[in-house]
Amino acid sequence: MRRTLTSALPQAPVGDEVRLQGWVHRRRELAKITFLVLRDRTGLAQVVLPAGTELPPEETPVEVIGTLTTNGQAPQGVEVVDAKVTALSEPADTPAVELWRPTLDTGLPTLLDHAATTWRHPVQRAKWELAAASLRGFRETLDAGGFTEVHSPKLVEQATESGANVFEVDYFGRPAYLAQSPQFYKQQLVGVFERVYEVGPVFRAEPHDTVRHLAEYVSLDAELGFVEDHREVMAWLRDVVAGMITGIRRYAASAVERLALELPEVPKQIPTLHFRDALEIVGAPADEPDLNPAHERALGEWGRSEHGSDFVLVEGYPTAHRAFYSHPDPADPRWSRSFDLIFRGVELVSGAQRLHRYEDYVRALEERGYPYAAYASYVEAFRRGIPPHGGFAIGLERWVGRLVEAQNIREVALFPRDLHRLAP
RNA sequence: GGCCCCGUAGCGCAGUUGGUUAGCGCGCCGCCCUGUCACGGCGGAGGCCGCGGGUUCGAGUCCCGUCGGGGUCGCCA
Repeated sequence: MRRTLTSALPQAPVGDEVRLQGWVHRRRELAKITFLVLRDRTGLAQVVLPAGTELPPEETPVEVIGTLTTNGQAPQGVEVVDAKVTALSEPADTPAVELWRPTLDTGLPTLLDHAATTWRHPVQRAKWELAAASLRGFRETLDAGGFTEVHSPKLVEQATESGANVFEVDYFGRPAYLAQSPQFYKQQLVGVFERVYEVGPVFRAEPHDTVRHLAEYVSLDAELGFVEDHREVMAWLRDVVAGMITGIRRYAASAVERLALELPEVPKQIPTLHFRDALEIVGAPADEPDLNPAHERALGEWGRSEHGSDFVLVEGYPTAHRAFYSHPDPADPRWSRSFDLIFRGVELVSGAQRLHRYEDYVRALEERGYPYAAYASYVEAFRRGIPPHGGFAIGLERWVGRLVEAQNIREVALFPRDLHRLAP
């Protein structure tokens, strides 16, 4: 007999026998009647049983076979009666938190310590459903744009940008590092596929104990060749973010509803500021090398109030303070053809047009005092014909974190890794 | 890592200027309750007050140290 999902019950033929599978969400035992609320991946269903029916405890996986009926007193108008409940595992231990409550009133440490259970809460689970739907939207947008999905190594010989913030591992007796970015590989693969993207973990050993940093997070990377300038990359970024929202609307409508979310609109043209003007707007000194979190929050408010946008693009960061592969502005090389996307006051994306000429790389490494030998295999790829190109990287957990306006990024990471947490 | 705040039952919290048997709500267990839907009622179990030291006749409360957690700043996605 075929399984029926709880979400399909209201449309199923009344009077038919149905077979449900899920978890015991809640038991309610009254004098003359017992209710079982069953939870599966799509929702909840009410099962009606005679008083005194022994039911396994909450969170035990069960199978229910019974008859579908309509009843005005049932939560969705339908319920399952004359039911037989079979436990599919041994009785579950009492969870640390009360999962059947409409909202989970639990501190972050408890939430994280019991992640495998707390994610079962429908509202909690909705957050990752947003992430999954965003990933589909990301992939669909880039697939339609002729991009090829790639996967680059996570065990690497050389740290990408600097040696300080990488995790060192033992690689058959010699030192290796966990990749902090697929940057070098996606650029080299532009030479193969023209347009590539990657979804994968990146690792940062920086001791950044903040609400928006993780030691491991999911990076959504894209890189494309034959671009005129960084503006062309920014246009792609705009479409990708819009595609992620579309993905959420299309594939996670129920999660949006459970979270009572207001999804942001992505303007056709995201408000864009040059770095110099951004400094002026936030009242920072003109020689400030970068935007700090308070500046980003201020720019977020500026976007909202001046343009009604949750998104603000800042371009033209000082070349000296961006990664060495960033392309300088040919008109004034003090500024770079780089950009950040600020979403609701937090930096969500970094991107740029990259250098693509071998000689430019040699000079950039020299200027910064980086040893050529350490970057040789990457830099020499540029002697074999890499077109003008650029790309960007989106932090998945930051994206979801701002979407649901989480206080702490750890609330939206399935099993967050930070300075202190390596388990669960 | 610097600075600020917090560690009391499974979860969320209260605990007065230090005062003797450490409370509340929910959960859990038992009994009861004619359809619940965050069901309701009665009863019960459950705490070395994070850990170590100190001050004191007396410490959950004050002091020092330590471990854990939260926030913030630097930096990043």
